[in-house]
Amino acid sequence: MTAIRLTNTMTHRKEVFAPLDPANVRMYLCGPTVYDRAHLGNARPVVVFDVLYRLLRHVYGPGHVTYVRNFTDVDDKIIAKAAATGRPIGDITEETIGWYHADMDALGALRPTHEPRATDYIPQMVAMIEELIARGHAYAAEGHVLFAVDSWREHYGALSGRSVDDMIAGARVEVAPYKRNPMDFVLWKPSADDQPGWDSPWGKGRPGWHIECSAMSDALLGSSFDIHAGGIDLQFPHHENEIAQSMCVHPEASFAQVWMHNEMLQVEGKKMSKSLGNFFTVRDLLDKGVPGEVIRFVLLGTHYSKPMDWTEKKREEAEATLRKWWALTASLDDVGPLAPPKKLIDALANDLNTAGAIAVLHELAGSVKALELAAGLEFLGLEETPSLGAVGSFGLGVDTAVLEAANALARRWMALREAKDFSAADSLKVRAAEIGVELTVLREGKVQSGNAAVLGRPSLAQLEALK
RNA sequence: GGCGGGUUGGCGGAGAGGUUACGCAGCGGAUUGCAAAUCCGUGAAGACCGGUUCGAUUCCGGUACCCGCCUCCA
Repeated sequence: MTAIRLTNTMTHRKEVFAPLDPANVRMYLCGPTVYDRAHLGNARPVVVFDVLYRLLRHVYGPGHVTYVRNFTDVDDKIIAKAAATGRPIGDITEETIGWYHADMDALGALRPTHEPRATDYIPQMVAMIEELIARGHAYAAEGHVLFAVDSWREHYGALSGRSVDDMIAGARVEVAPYKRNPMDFVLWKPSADDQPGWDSPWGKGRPGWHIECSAMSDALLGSSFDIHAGGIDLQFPHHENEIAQSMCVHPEASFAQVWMHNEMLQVEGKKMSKSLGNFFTVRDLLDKGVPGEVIRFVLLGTHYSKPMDWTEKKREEAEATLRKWWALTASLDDVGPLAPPKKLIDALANDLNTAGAIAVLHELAGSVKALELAAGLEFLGLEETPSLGAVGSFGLGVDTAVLEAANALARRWMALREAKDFSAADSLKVRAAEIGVELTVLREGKVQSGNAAVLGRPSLAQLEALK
Protein backbone atom coordinates (compact mmCIF):
# COMPACT_ATOMS: atom_id res chain seq x y z
CA MET A 1 0.00 0.00 0.00
CA THR A 2 1.21 3.49 -0.80
CA ALA A 3 2.56 5.24 2.29
CA ILE A 4 1.12 8.74 2.51
CA ARG A 5 3.17 11.31 4.34
CA LEU A 6 1.52 14.50 5.54
CA THR A 7 2.83 17.50 7.41
CA ASN A 8 1.00 17.68 10.71
CA THR A 9 0.64 21.28 11.83
CA MET A 10 0.33 20.06 15.40
CA THR A 11 3.80 18.51 15.43
CA HIS A 12 5.36 20.52 12.57
CA ARG A 13 6.61 17.27 11.13
CA LYS A 14 6.01 15.22 8.06
CA GLU A 15 4.53 11.99 9.37
CA VAL A 16 3.50 8.72 7.79
CA PHE A 17 -0.27 8.72 7.77
CA ALA A 18 -1.81 5.86 9.71
CA PRO A 19 -5.61 6.02 9.88
CA LEU A 20 -7.36 5.00 13.06
CA ASP A 21 -9.50 2.67 10.98
CA PRO A 22 -8.35 1.95 7.40
CA ALA A 23 -11.86 0.80 6.61
CA ASN A 24 -13.16 4.25 7.41
CA VAL A 25 -10.70 7.08 6.93
CA ARG A 26 -12.28 10.28 8.22
CA MET A 27 -11.50 13.88 7.31
CA TYR A 28 -13.14 17.18 8.17
CA LEU A 29 -12.70 20.45 6.30
CA CYS A 30 -14.01 23.74 7.63
CA GLY A 31 -16.50 24.97 5.07
CA PRO A 32 -17.87 28.39 4.16
CA THR A 33 -20.10 30.82 5.96
CA VAL A 34 -22.86 31.12 3.43
CA TYR A 35 -23.63 34.78 2.95
CA ASP A 36 -21.92 35.53 -0.39
CA ARG A 37 -20.10 34.06 -3.37
CA ALA A 38 -16.91 32.16 -2.59
CA HIS A 39 -13.81 34.13 -3.49
CA LEU A 40 -10.64 32.64 -4.89
CA GLY A 41 -9.04 32.32 -1.47
CA ASN A 42 -11.96 30.20 -0.31
CA ALA A 43 -11.36 27.89 -3.24
CA ARG A 44 -7.79 26.97 -2.40
CA PRO A 45 -8.49 24.64 0.55
CA VAL A 46 -11.44 23.14 -1.30
CA VAL A 47 -9.29 22.20 -4.30
CA VAL A 48 -6.21 21.20 -2.30
CA PHE A 49 -8.10 18.94 0.07
CA ASP A 50 -10.19 17.59 -2.78
CA VAL A 51 -6.92 16.15 -4.07
CA LEU A 52 -6.27 14.67 -0.62
CA TYR A 53 -9.74 13.15 -0.69
CA ARG A 54 -9.04 11.64 -4.10
CA LEU A 55 -5.71 10.27 -2.90
CA LEU A 56 -7.25 8.71 0.21
CA ARG A 57 -9.98 7.12 -1.90
CA HIS A 58 -7.34 5.74 -4.22
CA VAL A 59 -5.26 4.24 -1.42
CA TYR A 60 -7.99 3.04 0.95
CA GLY A 61 -10.83 2.51 -1.50
CA PRO A 62 -13.62 4.91 -2.49
CA GLY A 63 -16.00 3.35 -0.01
CA HIS A 64 -13.61 3.70 2.88
CA VAL A 65 -13.23 7.45 3.16
CA THR A 66 -15.68 9.78 4.88
CA TYR A 67 -15.26 13.44 4.03
CA VAL A 68 -17.22 16.09 5.92
CA ARG A 69 -17.36 19.76 4.98
CA ASN A 70 -19.82 21.98 6.81
CA PHE A 71 -21.92 24.96 5.88
CA THR A 72 -22.02 27.70 8.49
CA ASP A 73 -25.55 28.97 8.02
CA VAL A 74 -25.94 30.93 11.22
CA ASP A 75 -23.59 33.84 11.66
CA ASP A 76 -23.62 37.58 12.21
CA LYS A 77 -22.55 38.25 8.63
CA ILE A 78 -25.63 36.42 7.40
CA ILE A 79 -27.82 38.33 9.83
CA ALA A 80 -26.31 41.58 8.63
CA LYS A 81 -26.98 40.71 5.01
CA ALA A 82 -30.56 39.80 5.79
CA ALA A 83 -31.02 43.11 7.56
CA ALA A 84 -29.45 45.02 4.68
CA THR A 85 -31.50 43.35 1.98
CA GLY A 86 -34.72 42.65 3.82
CA ARG A 87 -34.57 39.05 2.65
CA PRO A 88 -35.22 36.06 4.90
CA ILE A 89 -32.09 34.35 6.19
CA GLY A 90 -33.18 30.99 4.80
CA ASP A 91 -33.38 32.43 1.28
CA ILE A 92 -29.89 33.86 1.53
CA THR A 93 -28.26 30.70 2.84
CA GLU A 94 -30.11 28.47 0.40
CA GLU A 95 -29.11 30.62 -2.55
CA THR A 96 -25.51 30.87 -1.40
CA ILE A 97 -25.20 27.11 -0.93
CA GLY A 98 -26.45 26.66 -4.48
CA TRP A 99 -23.82 29.09 -5.75
CA TYR A 100 -21.14 27.37 -3.73
CA HIS A 101 -21.98 23.99 -5.20
CA ALA A 102 -22.03 25.32 -8.73
CA ASP A 103 -18.72 27.13 -8.33
CA MET A 104 -16.87 24.29 -6.59
CA ASP A 105 -18.27 21.80 -9.09
CA ALA A 106 -16.80 23.97 -11.84
CA LEU A 107 -13.43 23.66 -10.11
CA GLY A 108 -13.69 19.89 -10.31
CA ALA A 109 -14.07 19.38 -6.57
CA LEU A 110 -15.90 16.20 -5.65
CA ARG A 111 -18.82 16.60 -3.31
CA PRO A 112 -17.99 15.52 0.25
CA THR A 113 -19.71 12.55 1.84
CA HIS A 114 -21.58 14.85 4.21
CA GLU A 115 -22.25 18.58 4.05
CA PRO A 116 -23.89 19.32 7.37
CA ARG A 117 -25.53 22.67 8.07
CA ALA A 118 -24.96 24.20 11.46
CA THR A 119 -28.64 24.93 12.00
CA ASP A 120 -29.38 21.20 11.77
CA TYR A 121 -27.11 20.50 14.73
CA ILE A 122 -28.27 23.01 17.34
CA PRO A 123 -29.43 20.31 19.82
CA GLN A 124 -26.02 18.62 19.61
CA MET A 125 -24.31 21.96 20.24
CA VAL A 126 -26.52 22.70 23.22
CA ALA A 127 -25.79 19.23 24.62
CA MET A 128 -22.08 19.76 24.16
CA ILE A 129 -22.21 23.13 25.88
CA GLU A 130 -24.13 21.63 28.79
CA GLU A 131 -21.49 18.96 29.10
CA LEU A 132 -18.75 21.59 29.11
CA ILE A 133 -20.51 23.43 31.92
CA ALA A 134 -21.01 20.18 33.86
CA ARG A 135 -17.32 19.41 33.56
CA GLY A 136 -16.33 22.85 34.76
CA HIS A 137 -14.96 24.08 31.43
CA ALA A 138 -17.64 26.65 30.71
CA TYR A 139 -19.88 29.08 32.52
CA ALA A 140 -23.01 31.06 31.82
CA ALA A 141 -22.95 34.82 32.25
CA GLU A 142 -25.48 37.43 31.19
CA GLY A 143 -27.17 35.17 28.66
CA HIS A 144 -23.84 34.09 27.21
CA VAL A 145 -22.00 30.87 27.76
CA LEU A 146 -18.22 31.12 27.65
CA PHE A 147 -15.47 28.61 27.49
CA ALA A 148 -13.07 29.05 30.43
CA VAL A 149 -9.58 28.82 29.02
CA ASP A 150 -8.13 28.67 32.53
CA SER A 151 -9.79 25.29 32.98
CA TRP A 152 -7.68 23.96 30.14
CA ARG A 153 -4.79 26.35 30.52
CA GLU A 154 -1.95 23.84 30.26
CA HIS A 155 -3.22 22.55 26.90
CA TYR A 156 -4.74 25.60 25.27
CA GLY A 157 -2.55 26.93 22.48
CA ALA A 158 -0.78 23.69 21.58
CA LEU A 159 -1.75 23.87 17.91
CA SER A 160 -0.80 27.46 17.30
CA GLY A 161 2.24 27.43 19.57
CA ARG A 162 1.05 30.06 22.02
CA SER A 163 0.32 29.98 25.68
CA VAL A 164 -2.54 31.76 27.40
CA ASP A 165 0.06 34.03 29.00
CA ASP A 166 1.56 34.93 25.61
CA MET A 167 -1.81 35.86 24.25
CA ILE A 168 -2.83 37.98 27.18
CA ALA A 169 0.46 39.82 26.80
CA GLY A 170 -0.40 40.78 23.25
CA ALA A 171 -4.07 41.04 24.08
CA ARG A 172 -6.17 41.89 21.12
CA VAL A 173 -9.26 40.22 22.35
CA GLU A 174 -12.68 41.51 23.01
CA VAL A 175 -12.82 42.59 26.59
CA ALA A 176 -16.18 42.01 28.18
CA PRO A 177 -17.07 42.44 31.83
CA TYR A 178 -18.67 39.00 32.03
CA LYS A 179 -15.49 37.20 30.93
CA ARG A 180 -13.42 35.57 33.65
CA ASN A 181 -10.38 35.64 31.42
CA PRO A 182 -10.15 37.93 28.38
CA MET A 183 -9.25 34.89 26.27
CA ASP A 184 -12.52 33.12 27.08
CA PHE A 185 -14.54 32.64 23.93
CA VAL A 186 -18.25 32.45 23.25
CA LEU A 187 -20.08 29.13 23.04
CA TRP A 188 -23.57 30.57 23.08
CA LYS A 189 -24.88 34.10 22.83
CA PRO A 190 -28.27 35.69 23.33
CA SER A 191 -30.41 36.64 20.33
CA ALA A 192 -32.64 39.67 20.13
CA ASP A 193 -36.16 39.18 18.81
CA ASP A 194 -35.16 40.11 15.29
CA GLN A 195 -32.22 37.70 15.28
CA PRO A 196 -32.37 33.96 14.66
CA GLY A 197 -32.42 32.06 17.91
CA TRP A 198 -33.18 28.76 19.53
CA ASP A 199 -34.46 27.96 22.99
CA SER A 200 -31.79 26.81 25.35
CA PRO A 201 -31.14 26.48 29.08
CA TRP A 202 -29.62 29.98 28.84
CA GLY A 203 -32.54 31.58 27.05
CA LYS A 204 -33.17 32.24 23.40
CA GLY A 205 -29.87 32.45 21.60
CA ARG A 206 -27.54 31.11 18.95
CA PRO A 207 -24.23 29.30 18.93
CA GLY A 208 -20.81 30.88 18.83
CA TRP A 209 -18.78 30.22 15.75
CA HIS A 210 -16.49 27.45 16.98
CA ILE A 211 -18.88 25.04 18.64
CA GLU A 212 -20.57 23.95 15.41
CA CYS A 213 -17.47 22.24 14.04
CA SER A 214 -16.94 20.40 17.31
CA ALA A 215 -20.55 19.24 17.37
CA MET A 216 -20.75 18.25 13.71
CA SER A 217 -17.42 16.43 13.55
CA ASP A 218 -18.42 14.56 16.71
CA ALA A 219 -21.81 13.62 15.26
CA LEU A 220 -20.54 12.53 11.86
CA LEU A 221 -16.98 11.34 12.46
CA GLY A 222 -16.83 10.53 16.16
CA SER A 223 -14.77 11.96 18.97
CA SER A 224 -11.50 10.76 17.40
CA PHE A 225 -10.89 10.94 13.68
CA ASP A 226 -8.02 11.25 11.24
CA ILE A 227 -7.60 14.57 9.50
CA HIS A 228 -8.84 18.06 10.20
CA ALA A 229 -8.04 20.62 7.54
CA GLY A 230 -8.50 24.26 6.70
CA GLY A 231 -6.73 27.49 5.87
CA ILE A 232 -3.86 28.57 8.10
CA ASP A 233 -5.90 31.57 9.16
CA LEU A 234 -8.22 29.18 10.97
CA GLN A 235 -5.43 27.71 13.05
CA PHE A 236 -6.00 30.37 15.63
CA PRO A 237 -8.42 30.89 17.16
CA HIS A 238 -10.92 28.65 15.38
CA HIS A 239 -9.12 25.33 15.46
CA GLU A 240 -7.57 25.99 18.82
CA ASN A 241 -11.03 26.55 20.23
CA GLU A 242 -12.42 23.47 18.52
CA ILE A 243 -9.73 21.40 20.16
CA ALA A 244 -10.45 22.87 23.56
CA GLN A 245 -14.19 22.21 23.25
CA SER A 246 -13.91 18.71 21.86
CA MET A 247 -11.12 17.54 24.12
CA CYS A 248 -12.84 18.83 27.23
CA VAL A 249 -16.05 17.02 26.35
CA HIS A 250 -14.18 13.84 25.41
CA PRO A 251 -10.99 13.75 27.47
CA GLU A 252 -10.70 10.06 26.68
CA ALA A 253 -10.57 10.74 22.95
CA SER A 254 -7.93 12.40 20.81
CA PHE A 255 -9.99 14.48 18.37
CA ALA A 256 -8.06 15.01 15.09
CA GLN A 257 -4.88 12.98 14.63
CA VAL A 258 -3.49 15.13 11.86
CA TRP A 259 -4.00 18.86 11.34
CA MET A 260 -3.39 20.25 7.89
CA HIS A 261 -3.39 23.93 6.96
CA ASN A 262 -2.97 25.53 3.59
CA GLU A 263 -1.16 28.86 3.32
CA MET A 264 -2.90 31.97 2.08
CA LEU A 265 -3.59 33.12 -1.43
CA GLN A 266 -2.39 36.39 -2.87
CA VAL A 267 -3.19 38.22 -6.07
CA GLU A 268 -0.34 39.72 -8.09
CA GLY A 269 1.82 39.64 -4.97
CA LYS A 270 -0.64 41.24 -2.60
CA LYS A 271 -3.25 40.03 -0.21
CA MET A 272 -6.63 39.91 -1.85
CA SER A 273 -8.77 42.53 -0.19
CA LYS A 274 -11.70 44.68 -1.05
CA SER A 275 -9.80 47.83 -0.17
CA LEU A 276 -7.03 47.05 -2.67
CA GLY A 277 -9.57 46.37 -5.37
CA ASN A 278 -8.05 43.00 -6.22
CA PHE A 279 -10.85 41.02 -4.65
CA PHE A 280 -12.73 38.64 -6.89
CA THR A 281 -14.85 35.54 -6.66
CA VAL A 282 -14.58 32.22 -8.42
CA ARG A 283 -17.70 33.15 -10.34
CA ASP A 284 -16.09 36.38 -11.55
CA LEU A 285 -13.34 34.32 -13.17
CA LEU A 286 -15.71 31.76 -14.65
CA ASP A 287 -17.84 34.54 -16.09
CA LYS A 288 -14.77 36.06 -17.69
CA GLY A 289 -14.35 32.79 -19.56
CA VAL A 290 -11.61 31.27 -17.43
CA PRO A 291 -12.41 27.57 -17.37
CA GLY A 292 -12.67 25.98 -13.94
CA GLU A 293 -9.93 23.53 -14.87
CA VAL A 294 -7.55 26.43 -15.48
CA ILE A 295 -8.28 27.87 -12.04
CA ARG A 296 -7.78 24.45 -10.54
CA PHE A 297 -4.50 23.97 -12.41
CA VAL A 298 -3.12 27.26 -11.11
CA LEU A 299 -4.23 26.49 -7.55
CA LEU A 300 -2.48 23.12 -7.69
CA GLY A 301 0.68 24.56 -9.20
CA THR A 302 1.98 25.73 -5.83
CA HIS A 303 2.42 23.46 -2.84
CA TYR A 304 -0.38 24.02 -0.34
CA SER A 305 2.03 24.84 2.47
CA LYS A 306 3.34 27.93 0.72
CA PRO A 307 1.67 31.21 0.00
CA MET A 308 0.36 31.12 -3.55
CA ASP A 309 0.14 34.02 -5.91
CA TRP A 310 -2.64 34.23 -8.48
CA THR A 311 -1.33 36.11 -11.51
CA GLU A 312 -2.54 36.74 -15.01
CA LYS A 313 0.64 35.16 -16.35
CA LYS A 314 -0.02 31.93 -14.49
CA ARG A 315 -3.55 31.88 -15.84
CA GLU A 316 -2.24 32.18 -19.38
CA GLU A 317 0.39 29.49 -18.94
CA ALA A 318 -2.11 27.13 -17.34
CA GLU A 319 -4.53 27.68 -20.18
CA ALA A 320 -1.86 27.01 -22.81
CA THR A 321 -0.68 23.86 -21.04
CA LEU A 322 -4.15 22.42 -20.61
CA ARG A 323 -5.07 23.18 -24.18
CA LYS A 324 -1.99 21.29 -25.33
CA TRP A 325 -2.67 18.31 -23.09
CA TRP A 326 -6.31 18.12 -24.03
CA ALA A 327 -5.32 18.12 -27.68
CA LEU A 328 -2.91 15.26 -26.99
CA THR A 329 -5.55 13.19 -25.25
CA ALA A 330 -8.56 14.19 -27.33
CA SER A 331 -8.06 11.50 -29.93
CA LEU A 332 -8.08 8.68 -27.40
CA ASP A 333 -11.05 6.39 -27.52
CA ASP A 334 -12.93 6.13 -24.30
CA VAL A 335 -11.08 3.29 -22.65
CA GLY A 336 -12.88 3.44 -19.35
CA PRO A 337 -11.37 4.21 -15.96
CA LEU A 338 -7.61 4.32 -16.02
CA ALA A 339 -5.21 3.64 -13.20
CA PRO A 340 -3.27 6.80 -12.38
CA PRO A 341 0.49 6.71 -13.09
CA LYS A 342 2.48 5.50 -10.11
CA LYS A 343 4.85 8.46 -10.24
CA LEU A 344 1.92 10.79 -9.91
CA ILE A 345 0.59 8.97 -6.87
CA ASP A 346 4.07 8.95 -5.37
CA ALA A 347 4.28 12.72 -5.74
CA LEU A 348 0.91 13.24 -4.10
CA ALA A 349 1.69 10.75 -1.35
CA ASN A 350 4.61 12.95 -0.41
CA ASP A 351 2.69 15.56 1.50
CA LEU A 352 0.32 16.30 -1.36
CA ASN A 353 2.96 17.58 -3.75
CA THR A 354 0.56 18.74 -6.42
CA ALA A 355 3.23 20.79 -8.19
CA GLY A 356 5.34 17.65 -8.44
CA ALA A 357 2.32 15.77 -9.77
CA ILE A 358 1.89 18.36 -12.50
CA ALA A 359 5.59 17.98 -13.36
CA VAL A 360 4.92 14.25 -13.84
CA LEU A 361 2.17 15.15 -16.30
CA HIS A 362 4.59 17.39 -18.18
CA GLU A 363 7.01 14.49 -18.51
CA LEU A 364 4.27 12.18 -19.75
CA ALA A 365 3.16 14.76 -22.29
CA GLY A 366 6.75 15.24 -23.39
CA SER A 367 7.18 11.54 -24.06
CA VAL A 368 3.75 11.35 -25.69
CA LYS A 369 2.32 8.85 -23.27
CA ALA A 370 -1.21 9.97 -23.99
CA LEU A 371 -2.97 7.23 -22.07
CA GLU A 372 -1.03 7.84 -18.91
CA LEU A 373 -1.41 11.57 -19.33
CA ALA A 374 -5.16 11.15 -19.63
CA ALA A 375 -5.20 8.98 -16.52
CA GLY A 376 -3.18 11.55 -14.60
CA LEU A 377 -5.39 14.43 -15.73
CA GLU A 378 -8.44 12.52 -14.67
CA PHE A 379 -6.99 11.70 -11.27
CA LEU A 380 -6.17 15.32 -10.59
CA GLY A 381 -9.56 16.47 -11.82
CA LEU A 382 -8.05 18.30 -14.79
CA GLU A 383 -9.63 16.35 -17.62
CA GLU A 384 -11.56 18.30 -20.18
CA THR A 385 -15.15 18.30 -19.10
CA PRO A 386 -17.03 16.69 -22.00
CA SER A 387 -19.94 19.07 -21.82
CA LEU A 388 -17.67 21.99 -22.59
CA GLY A 389 -17.61 21.20 -26.25
CA ALA A 390 -16.00 19.10 -28.89
CA VAL A 391 -12.36 18.56 -29.68
CA GLY A 392 -10.43 21.74 -30.20
CA SER A 393 -12.81 23.97 -28.38
CA PHE A 394 -11.78 25.68 -25.22
CA GLY A 395 -14.15 27.64 -23.17
CA LEU A 396 -17.39 27.37 -21.38
CA GLY A 397 -20.73 26.97 -22.98
CA VAL A 398 -19.70 26.99 -26.61
CA ASP A 399 -22.73 25.54 -28.25
CA THR A 400 -22.73 23.05 -31.04
CA ALA A 401 -24.08 25.36 -33.72
CA VAL A 402 -21.35 27.91 -33.04
CA LEU A 403 -18.74 25.19 -33.07
CA GLU A 404 -20.04 23.80 -36.35
CA ALA A 405 -19.98 27.25 -37.92
CA ALA A 406 -16.42 27.74 -36.68
CA ASN A 407 -15.36 24.42 -38.16
CA ALA A 408 -16.99 25.36 -41.47
CA LEU A 409 -14.94 28.52 -41.37
CA ALA A 410 -11.79 26.46 -40.87
CA ARG A 411 -12.62 24.31 -43.87
CA ARG A 412 -13.21 27.36 -46.03
CA TRP A 413 -9.92 28.86 -44.86
CA MET A 414 -8.06 25.67 -45.81
CA ALA A 415 -9.69 25.66 -49.22
CA LEU A 416 -8.41 29.20 -49.84
CA ARG A 417 -4.94 28.15 -48.71
CA GLU A 418 -4.95 25.16 -51.00
CA ALA A 419 -6.00 27.39 -53.85
CA LYS A 420 -2.99 29.56 -52.96
CA ASP A 421 -5.24 32.53 -52.44
CA PHE A 422 -3.22 33.62 -49.44
CA SER A 423 -4.43 37.17 -49.21
CA ALA A 424 -8.03 36.00 -48.91
CA ALA A 425 -7.02 33.30 -46.44
CA ASP A 426 -5.09 35.74 -44.27
CA SER A 427 -7.89 38.25 -44.33
CA LEU A 428 -10.36 35.59 -43.23
CA LYS A 429 -8.03 34.52 -40.45
CA VAL A 430 -7.67 38.07 -39.16
CA ARG A 431 -11.42 38.66 -39.20
CA ALA A 432 -12.01 35.33 -37.46
CA ALA A 433 -9.49 36.26 -34.78
CA GLU A 434 -11.38 39.49 -34.19
CA ILE A 435 -14.44 37.55 -33.05
CA GLY A 436 -12.42 35.09 -31.01
CA VAL A 437 -11.93 32.20 -33.41
CA GLU A 438 -8.33 31.10 -33.92
CA LEU A 439 -7.57 29.33 -37.19
CA THR A 440 -4.54 27.06 -37.27
CA VAL A 441 -3.10 24.28 -39.37
CA LEU A 442 -3.10 20.75 -38.06
CA ARG A 443 -0.73 18.28 -39.64
CA GLU A 444 -0.89 14.55 -39.49
CA GLY A 445 1.90 13.22 -41.63
CA LYS A 446 1.52 14.94 -44.96
CA VAL A 447 -2.17 15.63 -44.56
CA GLN A 448 -3.07 19.14 -43.54
CA SER A 449 -6.36 20.29 -42.17
CA GLY A 450 -7.77 23.48 -40.72
CA ASN A 451 -8.62 23.74 -37.06
CA ALA A 452 -10.79 26.28 -35.34
CA ALA A 453 -10.36 27.04 -31.66
CA VAL A 454 -13.18 29.03 -30.14
CA LEU A 455 -11.49 31.31 -27.64
CA GLY A 456 -14.03 34.09 -27.37
CA ARG A 457 -17.78 34.21 -27.45
CA PRO A 458 -18.67 34.70 -31.09
CA SER A 459 -22.32 34.76 -32.01
CA LEU A 460 -23.67 32.59 -34.77
CA ALA A 461 -24.53 35.72 -36.71
CA GLN A 462 -20.96 36.98 -36.52
CA LEU A 463 -19.68 33.65 -37.83
CA GLU A 464 -22.20 33.58 -40.64
CA ALA A 465 -21.19 37.10 -41.59
CA LEU A 466 -17.69 35.92 -42.44
CA LYS A 467 -18.88 33.52 -45.07
C1' G B 1 3.64 43.14 21.00
C1' G B 2 2.65 37.59 20.29
C1' C B 3 2.73 33.43 16.69
C1' G B 4 3.98 31.35 12.03
C1' G B 5 5.73 31.00 6.81
C1' G B 6 9.14 32.34 3.05
C1' U B 7 13.98 33.82 0.41
C1' U B 8 16.03 28.42 -5.59
C1' G B 9 18.31 30.10 -12.63
C1' G B 10 15.03 35.99 -16.67
C1' C B 11 9.97 34.34 -14.54
C1' G B 12 7.03 30.44 -12.10
C1' G B 13 8.03 26.29 -9.06
C1' A B 14 9.57 21.04 -6.69
C1' G B 15 12.21 16.89 -4.62
C1' A B 16 16.45 14.97 -2.48
C1' G B 17 22.74 15.08 2.34
C1' G B 18 26.32 13.16 -3.02
C1' U B 19 23.67 11.76 -9.74
C1' U B 20 18.99 16.39 -15.29
C1' A B 21 13.35 18.55 -11.30
C1' C B 22 9.68 20.39 -14.29
C1' G B 23 7.21 24.48 -17.00
C1' C B 24 7.36 29.32 -19.41
C1' A B 25 10.59 32.69 -21.72
C1' G B 26 15.59 32.93 -24.31
C1' C B 27 19.20 31.01 -27.78
C1' G B 28 20.63 27.45 -32.13
C1' G B 29 18.36 24.19 -35.69
C1' A B 30 14.20 21.34 -38.38
C1' U B 31 9.46 22.09 -40.45
C1' U B 32 6.59 26.25 -42.60
C1' G B 33 3.32 30.58 -48.35
C1' C B 34 3.29 33.69 -43.65
C1' A B 35 1.94 32.40 -38.74
C1' A B 36 0.76 29.29 -34.72
C1' A B 37 1.65 24.61 -33.13
C1' U B 38 5.15 20.73 -33.17
C1' C B 39 10.09 18.37 -33.05
C1' C B 40 15.61 18.25 -31.89
C1' G B 41 19.50 20.67 -29.19
C1' U B 42 21.20 24.31 -25.46
C1' G B 43 22.95 28.05 -21.50
C1' A B 44 21.22 29.55 -16.57
C1' A B 45 20.16 28.72 -9.48
C1' G B 46 19.89 28.11 -4.52
C1' A B 47 19.68 35.88 0.12
C1' C B 48 24.12 36.58 3.42
C1' C B 49 27.59 34.74 7.44
C1' G B 50 29.12 30.70 10.29
C1' G B 51 28.73 25.38 11.95
C1' U B 52 28.12 19.82 11.35
C1' U B 53 29.95 16.44 7.30
C1' C B 54 34.46 13.12 3.14
C1' G B 55 30.54 16.14 0.77
C1' A B 56 24.91 20.97 1.87
C1' U B 57 20.97 24.53 -2.25
C1' U B 58 19.12 20.22 1.12
C1' C B 59 20.63 19.60 8.46
C1' C B 60 21.88 23.35 12.71
C1' G B 61 22.76 28.56 14.44
C1' G B 62 22.86 33.73 13.35
C1' U B 63 21.94 38.21 10.08
C1' A B 64 19.06 40.75 6.42
C1' C B 65 14.77 41.25 3.74
C1' C B 66 9.60 39.77 2.33
C1' C B 67 4.81 37.92 3.76
C1' G B 68 0.71 36.18 6.63
C1' C B 69 -2.35 35.36 11.13
C1' C B 70 -3.84 37.37 15.94
C1' U B 71 -8.57 42.84 13.53
C1' C B 72 -16.20 41.98 9.58
C1' C B 73 -12.95 40.50 3.96
C1' A B 74 -10.01 32.97 4.42
